[in-house]
Amino acid sequence: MSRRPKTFDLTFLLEQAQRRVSRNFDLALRELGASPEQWRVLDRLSDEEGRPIGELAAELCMNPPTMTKLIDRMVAANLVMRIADESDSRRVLVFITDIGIELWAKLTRRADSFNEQLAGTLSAKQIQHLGEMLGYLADRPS
Amino acid sequence: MSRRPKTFDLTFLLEQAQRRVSRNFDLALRELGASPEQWRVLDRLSDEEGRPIGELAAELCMNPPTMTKLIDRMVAANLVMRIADESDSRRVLVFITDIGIELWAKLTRRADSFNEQLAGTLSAKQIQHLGEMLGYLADRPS
DNA sequence: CGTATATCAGAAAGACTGAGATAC
DNA sequence: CGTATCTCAGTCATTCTGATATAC
Repeated sequence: MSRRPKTFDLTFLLEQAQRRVSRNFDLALRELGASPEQWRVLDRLSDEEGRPIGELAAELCMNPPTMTKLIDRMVAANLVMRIADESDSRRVLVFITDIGIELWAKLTRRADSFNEQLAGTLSAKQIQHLGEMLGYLADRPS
Repeated sequence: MSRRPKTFDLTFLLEQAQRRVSRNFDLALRELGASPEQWRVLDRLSDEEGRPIGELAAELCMNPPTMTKLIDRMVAANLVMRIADESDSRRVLVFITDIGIELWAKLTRRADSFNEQLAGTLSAKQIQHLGEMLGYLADRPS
């Protein structure tokens, strides 16, 4: 009847919060035609400099093959393009296109307003602490 | 060259923390033969009472068809079983099996130790605040 | 030669939609 | 009849592993 007295289940809280938040975030961005992952990539490329696949993968915590597939779809949608790195031909640099820039601007406005709404009634100090602790969890080697 | 001055990107922090934590959590549980989702289901059924699919789906924030498939695999692995609800034949109650109980016990020990290690050097008060804020974010309607 | 980078091939779990079956 | 519960069918994006091609 009663649940076991359990260790504080931080993993579950994190999963649930992310699941519920991202469900709505997905919807907000999907209306504009992109997934959260695509927006993350566009955001990193928005300074119009090229970046290698591996770097993008590491930043977004994906394996290279996963990033390759994501970039495949974004190339097909004309959001980014691949250009071989002249200084190291093993590398392929990914650049944002004009269409990608346009979409990125729209997505960013939507994402910003989502974040503002999400932070909602949390105080600035709470948000700062939350950010610090999430960053701490993300950086744990474990 | 410089990144845009952006709204505090809580969504991104949440995604990244969850991504990096869950990657390791996956590995920890996968060694024992279950996914995090399977453990969540087993944990909810561990009092050996039956629960309808819809309730499990709502608690874990999944659509019913997704939960049906998850339960399918768990039935195939003899971890749970389906029994029609006598009082409402639309419902199918899911019960944990003896094998499920055994696996749940192992998974729980592993998950608990993972959570303890994850909490790491955070103070009890920090963990409490983190839990409260994550719960708050999860409960936002938005 | 060994390492690094990206891609390919394939398998699996997950997520979503829309439609259907059954029971209230 | 309308609603609720679950399942089915099908599609798609994501993830992982292991192998391959190419370049350093």
